[in-house]
Amino acid sequence: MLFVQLGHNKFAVRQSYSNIYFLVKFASMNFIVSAAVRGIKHLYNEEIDGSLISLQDTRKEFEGQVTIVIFPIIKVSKKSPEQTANELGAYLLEHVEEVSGFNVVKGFLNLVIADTYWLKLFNTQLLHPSFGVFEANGKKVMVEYSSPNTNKPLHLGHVRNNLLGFSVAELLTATGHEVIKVNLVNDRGIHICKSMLAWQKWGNGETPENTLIKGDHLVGKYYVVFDREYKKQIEEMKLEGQTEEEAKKNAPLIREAQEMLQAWEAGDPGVMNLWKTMNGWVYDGFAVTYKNLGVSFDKYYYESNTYLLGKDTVEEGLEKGVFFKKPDGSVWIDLTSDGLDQKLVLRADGTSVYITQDLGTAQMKYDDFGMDESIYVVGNEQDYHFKVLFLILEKLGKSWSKGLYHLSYGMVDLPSGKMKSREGTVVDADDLIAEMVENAKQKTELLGKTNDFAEEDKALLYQQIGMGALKYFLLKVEPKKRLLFDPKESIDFQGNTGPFIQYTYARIRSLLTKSGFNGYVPAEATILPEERDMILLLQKYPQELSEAAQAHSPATLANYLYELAKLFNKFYHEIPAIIREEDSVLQQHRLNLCALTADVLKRGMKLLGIEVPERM
RNA sequence: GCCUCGGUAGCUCAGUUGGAUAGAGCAACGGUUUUCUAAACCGUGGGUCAGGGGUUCGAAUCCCUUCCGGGGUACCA
Repeated sequence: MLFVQLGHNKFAVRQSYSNIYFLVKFASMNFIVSAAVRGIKHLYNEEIDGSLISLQDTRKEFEGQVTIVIFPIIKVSKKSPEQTANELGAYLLEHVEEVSGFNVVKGFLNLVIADTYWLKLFNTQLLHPSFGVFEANGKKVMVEYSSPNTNKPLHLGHVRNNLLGFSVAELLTATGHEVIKVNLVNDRGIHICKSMLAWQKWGNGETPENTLIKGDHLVGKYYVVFDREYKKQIEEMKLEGQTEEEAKKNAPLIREAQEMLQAWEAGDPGVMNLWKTMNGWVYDGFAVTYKNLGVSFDKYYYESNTYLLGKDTVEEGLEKGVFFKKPDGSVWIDLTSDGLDQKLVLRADGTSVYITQDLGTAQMKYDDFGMDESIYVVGNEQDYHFKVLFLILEKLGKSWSKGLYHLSYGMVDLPSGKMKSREGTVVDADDLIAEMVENAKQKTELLGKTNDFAEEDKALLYQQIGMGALKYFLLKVEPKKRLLFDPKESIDFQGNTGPFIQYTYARIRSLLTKSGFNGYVPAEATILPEERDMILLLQKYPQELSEAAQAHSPATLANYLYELAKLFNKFYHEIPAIIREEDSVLQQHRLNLCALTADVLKRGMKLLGIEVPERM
């Protein structure tokens, strides 16, 4: 091949996790920065730092691809922005081979980079197998997500959690981290006992087998039964003259549930058996939902094994003087100097509270894996809890505490407000999945896209499209924002959606097949502006990936993929039919471009947990 | 009360390490198919970036303040 590796624009992204933003963002434009620095030296006899050269994409209404913002430089040039821009532009045009023109708009120097540069970049770097592939960076990261309670089925809020956690894990893996996905199952406690007790009393021996009800839903049904019967008792007791508070505390049902919890803690064989049986039903149910969601875990922790942890940590804290004991024997930490409150870490009777367990569990997880970073994917209602947890671990002198991160995400709300299990205003995960797949089916059949598909291929396609729509819908929104879901309006399949990107991919695959594309072969063609725009956007993939991973934000990547698909569709529409192209070099080049777009879309969507179909 | 996160077009959202005239999709209206998949493409209309003040050459972006909304401030998890 004729092409020579361009030595000056290796991807900084791949070489290090650089926090020098402009280097990462415009990695292939480093030569412009260094040339500009030389230009300033030549023109104004001043040595400046490269960080003063602020690059951005040229706005599409102007000619050029890269823009230097001149304002920061005028302090050095001591001339007007326009004059400085013109002088620097002239210098770059003369001294930098790739710069083929420039124009100045106010304080902005727009540089036209020669098409030959973009083509070389495309042929040598973007088509290279290492494009967008990060080398292992030796960092180990744990991502804890999902963490369900075993007393009811998953709802839409859990779906957001699962998709977020899985995607963040994928992003980190793709950017060179070793990732451990962990599910900490909340499998014990009073809420589980409520379901167990209700089933014992009113279950009539119902099982998933004899009712054909999915296990988690069956257990959830008895959780609701408990609540209903409990409320009845409260009402009766209030009629007998007790206050609401007294009734809630004294109702026979809640007492029984508490006794059952004590029996569980004492290891009562009957209770343990029931617990194991019903949890088993729930796990079978969850397995189905997880499979549909496409999420997986490397390690499960069970709270039934970890709920007693943390007492050692409390002892350690007392010895170190980080905690203190009140006269009643309860143990506290005073965080008022950090702007927080006093926080209880151990009850007077020596039993644990939530944070006690979490202290112990954090230590255990670190002892097990020795990870550099540990991400907790948990809703934003626990922001305060994690702030306190991390601060305590820091005060205890845990070296690993600085690697702890709470990936906080907003609730999924309905138009009517918050989802509430007890009021039946939850969007059930399994129902929603089924509905999405059904919608995909109807939409696809309406368009007549699958008339010649085999039955099993149809089912797979509807699953891919339905889940693609759902996953993209949830992941395209910045995690920390709360998200509105209106059950009356079905999730779209057009515009900024998963199916739009899937469609774009399938369309490219069809084109490649029909035109007999046989793999990347660098081709030296003359490129059109539409193609240059595509190269410009494709080139950003590694940096987008890196940013999304660092920000723990699949939304960043989702929006990039949408932009790419949109630009491709425009390109596809405007360019003459590639199949009929008679110039074989040009055809090869355009097929390269299409194939790389498909490749990036597929790889990117995979990191969102979304599959792309070959046909749709 | 205090802490915290939000507020961008009718709706759902991008854009926030300060850069040019704030962008998409949906919805509305109009157009594009003898050419590689019309789940597409092109166009029209739509904005006090919650309000006010400040910092600066430049603010949706940073600071202060007010308003609105979510969450937290449990010996629940």
